[in-house]
Amino acid sequence: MSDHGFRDFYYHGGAFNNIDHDQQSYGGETDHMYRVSSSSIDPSYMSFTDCLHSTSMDYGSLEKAFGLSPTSSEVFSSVEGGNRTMMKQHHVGADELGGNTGEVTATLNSSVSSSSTEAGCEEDSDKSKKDGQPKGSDDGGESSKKGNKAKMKGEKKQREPRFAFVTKSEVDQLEDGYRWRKYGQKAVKNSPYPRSYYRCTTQKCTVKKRVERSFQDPSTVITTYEGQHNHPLPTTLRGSAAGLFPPSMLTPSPLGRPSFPHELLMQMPNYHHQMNNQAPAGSMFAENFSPFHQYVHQHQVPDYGLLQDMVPSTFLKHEP
DNA sequence: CGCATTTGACCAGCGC
DNA sequence: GCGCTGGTCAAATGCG
Repeated sequence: MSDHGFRDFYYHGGAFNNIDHDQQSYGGETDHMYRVSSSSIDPSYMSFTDCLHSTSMDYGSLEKAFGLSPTSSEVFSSVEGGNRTMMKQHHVGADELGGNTGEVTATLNSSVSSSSTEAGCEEDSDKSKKDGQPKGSDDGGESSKKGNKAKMKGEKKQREPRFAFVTKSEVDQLEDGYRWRKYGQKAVKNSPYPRSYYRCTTQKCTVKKRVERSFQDPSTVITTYEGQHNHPLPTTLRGSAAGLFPPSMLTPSPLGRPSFPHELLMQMPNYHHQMNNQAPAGSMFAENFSPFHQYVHQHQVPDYGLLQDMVPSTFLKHEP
């Protein structure tokens, strides 16, 4: 949807022929949207980290790093680091999808301020508190059930950075190795498909994700992650990655370099920096999905939930 | 029985 | 101020 001010750039065979990027500001935030059209991509051409180092922000590298094959799957991704740009990015993703088979599009929305991203990283001041504290605990008097939300009033609402992926998938629930519990579902305006809300089931982990199907392209699923996992991937994945990935796939990258977001993350200076004061980065993605791209190719149902962990800080683009 | 999902209600923020 | 909408809660229900 060009009316968002986004343009396209094309990427062929490992070289960017044309990169176009535009941005918009939404209440202090700036959204970035990158679109990549590719006909042939060599996943081994460049690592994700390489891309990060070589360019300010190349989402095309995402696809490369992840080994995405535009011919087998389409992935749109977007990041946001502030407060409420999600809906827009959803629109972008959905719009961009229209008839673009064989393309890999990435959308990036980021906050103009990295500090906001990092600061807001772990604690979702608005919701995690709500979530973290047992609603009933403050018991309150009257509406002890739902009235406690109001108590967070005075505080400045600050959302955690979000990272959204738009994927071609038949299933709504994409597997990313973590366990999620659905805690809500809402009808999406202008869309016959509902949006589902999930929360990481790991205690103290405030990561949430939203999953909705694109109205314009029902075969497209938009997954938005919010927050950072402060724990390693569950070792016992029930009906999750463990069940979907052959044992051979759950092994360290044979190439010694990242081919999956988790690994990529570990090589990102910014990511390490960000993780330093919150979770053991080294263990965060200990469970390897390095051959993840294979899975992507085979199942066309990639879920890069963990990307949200790195992109917000790593891909942040600071406005001039 | 424990955990996950469903679903209606509630709340906050925003636009008019 | 009011209505709309997104997001969340939590009781009820389902499932293994």
